[in-house]
Amino acid sequence: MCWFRQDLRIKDNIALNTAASDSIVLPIYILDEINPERFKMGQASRVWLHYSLKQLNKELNGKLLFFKGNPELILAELSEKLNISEIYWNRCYEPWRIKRDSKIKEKLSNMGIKAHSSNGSLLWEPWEVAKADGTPYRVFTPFYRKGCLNATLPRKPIARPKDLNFIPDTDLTITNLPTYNLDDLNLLPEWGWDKKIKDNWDIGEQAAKNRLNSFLKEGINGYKDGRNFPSQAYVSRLSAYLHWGEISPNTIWHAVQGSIITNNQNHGIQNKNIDTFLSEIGWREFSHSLLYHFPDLPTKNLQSKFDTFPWQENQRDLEAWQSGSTGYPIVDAGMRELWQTGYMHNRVRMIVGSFLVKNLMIHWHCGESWFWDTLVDADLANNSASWQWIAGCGADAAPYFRIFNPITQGKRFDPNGSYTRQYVPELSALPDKYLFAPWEAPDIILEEAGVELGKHYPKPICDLKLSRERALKAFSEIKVNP
DNA sequence: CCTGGAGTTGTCCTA
DNA sequence: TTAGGACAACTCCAG
Repeated sequence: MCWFRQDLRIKDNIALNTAASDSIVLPIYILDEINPERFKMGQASRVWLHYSLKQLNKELNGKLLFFKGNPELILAELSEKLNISEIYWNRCYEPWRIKRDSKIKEKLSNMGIKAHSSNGSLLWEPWEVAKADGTPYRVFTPFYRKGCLNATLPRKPIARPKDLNFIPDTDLTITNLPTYNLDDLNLLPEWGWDKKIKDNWDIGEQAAKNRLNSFLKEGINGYKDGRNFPSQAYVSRLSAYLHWGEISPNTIWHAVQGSIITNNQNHGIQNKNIDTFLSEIGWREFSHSLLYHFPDLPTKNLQSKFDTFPWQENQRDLEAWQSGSTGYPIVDAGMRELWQTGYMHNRVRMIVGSFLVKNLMIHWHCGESWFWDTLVDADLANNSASWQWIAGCGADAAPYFRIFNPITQGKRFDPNGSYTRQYVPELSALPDKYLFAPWEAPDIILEEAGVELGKHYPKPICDLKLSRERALKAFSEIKVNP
């Protein structure tokens, strides 16, 4: 039996490969809505998962079996009734899954069934990367350079199984388990808002491969600088595929390494692009390592002095942020991109994150849970580590005095305003000069652009200078009184 | 064991 | 107009 989880692919899938080389395979997926507790899948994730499973099932000739419930019971029942002696899966690293899976392993072992788990989603196992004294790294650069790059090279991807033969005609009626088809899992929402996500993304293993190929052709050449400009296509957009395991980090790593140029006059620049991109994959590893070693990362400040930080509870401000109506165009553009596509460009994630946590002084938990629900790449490790980073309470975090100015950031990183105008079309006729601070535009300019502030587009929700000073003051106080 | 430099992503003020 | 320094505190690590 091969239990698919967050490895929804055929290629470079260690569990599937080992299972297939040993025997005929029964591929299954279990929707577990019992064990995650506080971190049940978000809505956008469910949509992505639905289509990803659909593609995977196609690749498996429609042989994928779907179940819903507690995996411990389902796996035990299946193995017993179908006479299965070996179960294969690739590891997941969220604390609740580690807990669940080791319990499952123990139970299966008591039943005389062998469970084989492999690493299918990280380049380095979190427990293998440690400082000389055995404790985990808390700073990215030494983690990545010394702990990862200097330790071992990432495993090379393996080909799809040569022979993939399935257990024929599985008769599930001899089990006590209700059977489902994909639609019965009810991953899609009641009304059709998921169409936006479907229209914006090709989902599945082949789509992941295509995305990587076009990134290698177009994005990586110019990644280092281009990655900062949300209107340009330099970022890889591989995050969701990686999260669901439609592509492995090993495949990406070696494909990117393989594109290193040695005999071109631009090779210096190009190799910087490659290093910068690979270090982003390194950040993914760092986040997973942090979550592994600090399982409270999603809920507790890594730096406990932040426990007394005076976060503001303000539902109105939070809703303005969520709905993209803060009155700061670059912030609103980002939040609307997220709502419309299930994705937000990395540069803009930092801007909206800083705005929520520092200008509005709203708890990073609120940002974290909104992203968790709306991002197609929602990932517990990346999401919590990154929110803690922007809030300043995390590992190797942004210094407290680093407060992004949404006007400056807009002008610098969306200089011709095309990103902002795409998602905030009511401001599209406003000249560049005022696009990021429409309230500064003279009345005549606003009128010509057809904008009445407070009617077509909100007035700014807070004062940048005052809110900045308020945040700096709050941060300086927790510094003195830890 | 101690010391000192360096560390993803910024902004603001002053000279 | 622009460059440089200030804005903490702490971890990591080379020497």
